[in-house]
Amino acid sequence: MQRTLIKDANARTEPLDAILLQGWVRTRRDAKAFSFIELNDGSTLKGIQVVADATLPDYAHIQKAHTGASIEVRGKLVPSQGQGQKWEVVAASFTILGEADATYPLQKKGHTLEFLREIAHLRPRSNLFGAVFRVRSRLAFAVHQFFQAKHFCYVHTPIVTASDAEGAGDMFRVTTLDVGKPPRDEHGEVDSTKDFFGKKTFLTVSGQLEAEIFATALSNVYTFGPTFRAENSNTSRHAAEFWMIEPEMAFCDLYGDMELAEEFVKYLIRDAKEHCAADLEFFSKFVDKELMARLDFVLDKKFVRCSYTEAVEILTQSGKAWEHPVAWGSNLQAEHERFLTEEHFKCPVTLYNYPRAIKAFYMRKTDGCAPDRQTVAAMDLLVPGIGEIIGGSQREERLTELREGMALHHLDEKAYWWYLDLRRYGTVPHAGFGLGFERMLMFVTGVSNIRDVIPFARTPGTADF
RNA sequence: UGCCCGGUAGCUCAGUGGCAGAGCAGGUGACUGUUAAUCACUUGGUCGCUGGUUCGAUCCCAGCCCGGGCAGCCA
Repeated sequence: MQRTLIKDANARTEPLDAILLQGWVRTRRDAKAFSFIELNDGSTLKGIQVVADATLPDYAHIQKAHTGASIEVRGKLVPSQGQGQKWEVVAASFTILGEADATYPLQKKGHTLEFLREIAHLRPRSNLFGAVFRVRSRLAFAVHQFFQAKHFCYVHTPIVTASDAEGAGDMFRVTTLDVGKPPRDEHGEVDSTKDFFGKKTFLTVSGQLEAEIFATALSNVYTFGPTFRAENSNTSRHAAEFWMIEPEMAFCDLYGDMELAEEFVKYLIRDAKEHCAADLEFFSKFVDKELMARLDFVLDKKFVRCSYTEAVEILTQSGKAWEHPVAWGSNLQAEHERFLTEEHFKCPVTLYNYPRAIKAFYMRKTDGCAPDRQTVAAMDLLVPGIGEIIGGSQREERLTELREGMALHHLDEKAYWWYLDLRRYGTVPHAGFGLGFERMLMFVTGVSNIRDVIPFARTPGTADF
């Protein structure tokens, strides 16, 4: 007999004389003459109730069907006599496939997220993490749907890279050299020409520069893959390994970039609401009561666009006592961004045109900006509660200005010869952004720690499982 | 990396300078339909580690380890 997923069993409109279910016991409630078993197979949040009568041949074994055990049940799907569920399964036979004794750490009681993090091999069996990872899977699919429908080409950019100054942060070194006894050159320095790739290599911090190569050939492209930052960040919004989505569009300026970013965020929220309704309901009940209101709010509102210079004026005139001073030319701090999105505009905000000196070398110098207030076509999309969820820019497509930017950031042109070639041969205006997939998940689920929306979190000092 | 908070039973937590506590989980029994079932009884401890103060430290002090929050870096 073919197995029925509990998701499908729950959704039936007609009873079934014969059904086979397989899953894990969430809880068992015994009475004198029968037991109730709540069975879950991860296909959906809500489990199914199995009724096991004491007259079953193996009924004595049911005492071993503790929380966590894997079992197989054959029986009938019938309307439930009890409250709280439409269907239940009256068992004709059951088999315990794998027992779980009293040491099984997950209880039917609530656990703290901190405890569950320590048992990352078992936490997907909890309601919360089952829901989180179903939403994660759905949204990953939605990312592809969004771009494929727009005829963007999916590009697999390399994980191992030799450019050591992409400018997005500290990098993890990749080497096969014996770190205890590395080969050394005549100056006593580690000789990287003896390394696997014949040069220093690292894990990627961004696929953007390679995505630009493909955008200047296939027009509209996107990447979606793991990204690594070796920063010693200990916050609820940072991980050393995370997934990022980076679209890159040829013949596109900053405004087209902001347009796409805003549409993309709304699309993902709408998709989760449509396809993960039960899981989102769970989050809004147990994780964040304001969740639904906030998601609807973002869907309904048109995102505010505000230039960096305007933002500085708003912050200066707010009369607030800032912990970090506000001054044109310095970075906006978390408290400033929070004020703008949560208090001043009360709305998602796209900030754009940042001072050139505090942004990356590849961002396009704004036409006609004052010499003492040079800006670049950068943008950050801020949402209430999380802060920055997207960072992007129009890229500098003019060779002279790009070289100027590299000089400003003290970069060696030789290392970027191919990047400069893109400006030498058929250059076009182009733009793109990066969306932190986990940050998007945090926003959609209301889960407030990035470690809880990624299956196995890598953070400073932690790389278990 | 800096500042702040925490570490007591499998889990969530209370507590005290003088024999270590509760709820849940586990075990035993009861219960004719439960929904984190209920009721009774019950097993269970390196009080994070090391050192110091003290007649005596889980408690006070120092260092270390681990976890969390906030900030910076960013997505």
